[in-house]
Amino acid sequence: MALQHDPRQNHLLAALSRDEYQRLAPHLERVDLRLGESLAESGKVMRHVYFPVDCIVSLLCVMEDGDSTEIAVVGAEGIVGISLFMGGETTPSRAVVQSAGSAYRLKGQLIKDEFDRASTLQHLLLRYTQALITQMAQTAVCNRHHSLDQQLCRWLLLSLDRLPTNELVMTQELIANMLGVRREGVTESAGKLQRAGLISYHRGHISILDRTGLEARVCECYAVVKKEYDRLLSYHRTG
Amino acid sequence: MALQHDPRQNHLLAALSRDEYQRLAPHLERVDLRLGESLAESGKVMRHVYFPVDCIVSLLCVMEDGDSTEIAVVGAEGIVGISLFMGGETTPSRAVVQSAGSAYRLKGQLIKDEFDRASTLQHLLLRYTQALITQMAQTAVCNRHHSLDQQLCRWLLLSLDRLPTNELVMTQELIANMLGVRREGVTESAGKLQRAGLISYHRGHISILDRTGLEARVCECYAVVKKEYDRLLSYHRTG
DNA sequence: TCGCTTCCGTGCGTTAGCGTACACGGCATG
DNA sequence: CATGCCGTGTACGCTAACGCACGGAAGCGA
Repeated sequence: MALQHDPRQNHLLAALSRDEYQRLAPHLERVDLRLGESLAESGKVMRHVYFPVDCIVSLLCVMEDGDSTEIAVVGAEGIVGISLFMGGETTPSRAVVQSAGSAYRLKGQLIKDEFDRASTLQHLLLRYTQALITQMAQTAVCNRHHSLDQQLCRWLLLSLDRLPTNELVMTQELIANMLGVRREGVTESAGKLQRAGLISYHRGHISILDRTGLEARVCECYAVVKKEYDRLLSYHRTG
Repeated sequence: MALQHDPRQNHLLAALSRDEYQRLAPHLERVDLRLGESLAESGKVMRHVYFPVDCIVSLLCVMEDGDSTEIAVVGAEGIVGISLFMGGETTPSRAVVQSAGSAYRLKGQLIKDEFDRASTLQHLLLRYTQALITQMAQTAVCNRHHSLDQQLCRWLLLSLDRLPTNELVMTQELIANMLGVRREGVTESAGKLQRAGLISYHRGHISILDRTGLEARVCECYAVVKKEYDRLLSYHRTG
């Protein structure tokens, strides 16, 4: 059905008024994003912003030695490329597709123009950016204070919230890159979760069996972020 | 001399056009901020934004158990209270004075009004916010990957950049709270720096003796943040 | 001068996570 | 069917940082 390819599956686009949406709609270009694809490189000017509909994009900080850490994750609730409307044009971080799917993209100049009209979109984007800031801040805290077990639960839940299914295609190696830890560490923590019956996985496919169980093990960071997202992004579809 | 109390010691205010500055100037209220004073509490609506001139403000994430971690630091280059113009009104983090001094504050409604005029100030604030985001992201990475020794160097250098002198009034206990580590850990790391002749300290007073030496020991995170601040905030005084 | 608090030093056992190495089984590819 | 790679399991020593405990010394107030 047609709705499968509706840009308004993205929550930001869905919250626009009819007029504003109509202005943008002709310029929205659907793109299929493959796992591992890069949407933004450190220091490079992005040509588009991306509105995910059913994919997940990780924002990663990469260090000189190649090690990386995920600082935030973006799904249908958000947008990739905030530096375009924030005015900096580039960021020092990368944006990598963590879960394949599709998104709609818009040329950089168009989002800037719309943003500068001080439209509803501007307010939406700013509130979204503030939510993103909260996610980054909480990630910093979590990295400092919480165990790998807890961080894995947080990561699984954040991913799950942005996914239509209970299954994610993701090797332990990749999760380790996201969390900035060893692959073996993920194996151990994931093993605990599997033995506890909360998840099951096999060669790059993880199924969440007991979401409530994960929520019982996760640190407070997950709830803080979720609450703030709900608070800042609980707008109603207006158009 | 009068300049000592010039709001335009704050870089954001300094970058405004004459007109814009004149609009705000009558409403700028000078406040002296004491060490440890709180400018923002988690979840509470701020009544003012603050433009520091010679003080330093830490943005802290506080957890349920009371442990905290600094996620960013703000000096004369910035502003405290971005949630007011970003639209969220509140944040889950605290803002605490880390180094006493003065700031100018502006009622929340006034900054919102000026922001919504799509003025120069809007662009400045957005670029500043992006710089702040970079600092938070890099803090997350640093928490994950770098040693306490390196993080202490980073913290000292970030503070030093926002201070007129080479001396900071700060106990090791407080630094530990900022970094989210044990006090004893700070004692050890600071001891190394002192034995190496880079700093000297005594009962809550730290003097930086060899800034270059600190820069040689710090991790890349410091440079990444500094470079991004320079890039995003290198505007010229226009009015 | 006494006494108290604050700040810093140090030592010790514990632990989470690291680096490394290796083994095993699926799955794909030839 | 053989080969090879990829994803996962496991083990072992190592280190940074932790929690805790205590001691000393500097400063402050009475």
